[in-house]
Amino acid sequence: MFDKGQRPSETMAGGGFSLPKARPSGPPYFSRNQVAKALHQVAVLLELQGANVFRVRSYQNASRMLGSLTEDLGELVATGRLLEMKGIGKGLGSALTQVIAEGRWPSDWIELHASTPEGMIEMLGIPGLGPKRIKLMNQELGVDSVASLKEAAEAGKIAPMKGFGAKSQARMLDGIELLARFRARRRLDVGLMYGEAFETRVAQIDGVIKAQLAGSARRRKETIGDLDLVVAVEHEHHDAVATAILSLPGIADVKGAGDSKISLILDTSVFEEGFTVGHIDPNVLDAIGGEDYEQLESGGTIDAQVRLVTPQVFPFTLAYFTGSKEHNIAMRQRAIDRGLRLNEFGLIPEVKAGELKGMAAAKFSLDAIDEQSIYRHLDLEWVTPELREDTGEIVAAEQSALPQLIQTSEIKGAWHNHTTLSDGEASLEQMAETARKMGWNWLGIADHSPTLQVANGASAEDLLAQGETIKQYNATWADEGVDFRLFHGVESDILPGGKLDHPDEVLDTLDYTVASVHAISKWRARDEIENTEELIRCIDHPATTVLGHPTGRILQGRDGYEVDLFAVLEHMAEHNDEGRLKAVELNASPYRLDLDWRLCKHAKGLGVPVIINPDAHSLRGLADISYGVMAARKGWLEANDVLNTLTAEQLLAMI
DNA sequence: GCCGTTTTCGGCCCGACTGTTTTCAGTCG
Repeated sequence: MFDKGQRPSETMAGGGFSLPKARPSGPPYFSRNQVAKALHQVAVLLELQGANVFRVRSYQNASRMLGSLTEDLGELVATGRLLEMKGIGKGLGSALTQVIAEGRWPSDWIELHASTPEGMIEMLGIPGLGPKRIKLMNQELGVDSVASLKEAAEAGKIAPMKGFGAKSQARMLDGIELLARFRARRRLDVGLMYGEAFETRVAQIDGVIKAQLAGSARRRKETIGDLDLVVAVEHEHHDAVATAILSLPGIADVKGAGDSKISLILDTSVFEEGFTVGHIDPNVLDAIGGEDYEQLESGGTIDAQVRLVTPQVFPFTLAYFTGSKEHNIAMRQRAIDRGLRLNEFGLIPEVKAGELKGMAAAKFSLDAIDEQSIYRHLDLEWVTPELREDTGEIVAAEQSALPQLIQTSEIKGAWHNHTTLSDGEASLEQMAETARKMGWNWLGIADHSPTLQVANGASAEDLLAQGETIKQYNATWADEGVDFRLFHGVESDILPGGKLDHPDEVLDTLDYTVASVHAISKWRARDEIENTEELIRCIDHPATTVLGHPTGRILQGRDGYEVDLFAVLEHMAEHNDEGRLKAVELNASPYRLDLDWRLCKHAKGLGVPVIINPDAHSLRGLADISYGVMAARKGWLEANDVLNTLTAEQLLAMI
């Protein structure tokens, strides 16, 4: 359900577990990104040191708060407003002031980093293993990495330890295997495929009133730890339904089955129609394990928890197991403020519940026929699951100020797509036809530029010829009164100095240019400052219209390069203010989902338009737009914030 | 480490499951 073991590198751009160097330019000495990441790292390290859990939470809260902040850090410190913020007290206040205004990390943070082996952080990703036992094994056995844990477990050294046993030892080896294969998490597209297949099978069981996917899949997180399925069933059918679930196809193993919860491992036989991963862009495939990936995936598994509850309790259980943890904490606090107790069984007046716990107390619960009723009881509008991350949605729900999130049906087209001219599988004509069938009114073609030889980057001549073809189609459609047009662009590599990969006179013939980083290893070898400056130089190029997949991350594959996207977006905002269109891409490929949803809200706040692009390399790839819409919704984006909702005429007027 | 109209200490969201115990700690969600 919630998100355990997620390394900071998966949520933020940039690599290792270390404290970055201060910018030489003066305060603020670190970007918001860097400070938020450092706070998160300190929280993880404190956990491994066995620190008070509430102290750990303070750091985590501060990290999350700063990470979702839109104000300038330097100003926040200079005006003293940092110290007024909820969650920033004396300790963190002075530490952060020193960091931001003086460019010095607190010595205890440095010490924490120095004294904790990186392998111990990696070990947190092993399911069933937490900070306490990692610390203990480190002290008793000197285990300081996943590799040395594996060695110790295989040698049978874990089981004899106090509090451990043969089962723990075996589970650790299983966990290491899982971590090695999928870094213990699965991409959203894979998770949803499993989740929806399983949900369908469970819903068909006699006696099941309703079965609904909860957890991070329902919240549309970019990666999913495990699946949560909440099932409504009358009490008298409980046992029969539980038995029927356990005999469904697709269950590789049963990890546990209590009264209210069944823990399962699903494999690909849950899919009635079999399982394929479909087309994968070669450079993406390279990052996620190359040719072995498909085989790995077809032999893959995913953990699932099933909760069986009565229909009266169902909305509470659904809400509870949808999370996020942070959203639930805030909701519970809100309940407490109203003399209520909120849990997975109900919303219970404290005076009636008294000493009673769990289901015994739940019989006094306020009624809720659905999630909407629960939120209403707490004087809130219903919050759509994507927004439940405690990044301001509760305040917005209280003030009836929740965004009208963009929907897939509002999408009229997308700009970044490939054809056989570079490394696409489909022709221009096929792509256009499929886009029309999807109900789109326009489609942009942006094939690769010459420098990207592995993607068969097209020469200037070929690109210009493609432009002529596109003009002819547009003229024909206009004559025939067809409400569809093609836009002609290019996906240009960003070359050293922020230069683009075609001469200006070629770029001038195009409707737009998507500028993207592809020489990823070079960019990852540089630091945040250099990369940020390079991107800003590229954005200043008059031809650059869209910044493509801004961090270059491949989910479950590789981290992006380090970059201060806040600064980049702020720079883009200045251009837009002066009437030059500079849009940021939300790459909709489920392997990327880059721009990260956490930054969408920031782009929106700055007035930088977002364009959701499937980066389609095949006809099927166009459908990836739906994952982009999920991420956009998670990032608070409305139709107005996204270029895809414009008509072709409106878009033409902007470029 | 944060917070406060029960305030400067003693709380901090809370229940279930697992594996290890013989009353509970760790982990998860």
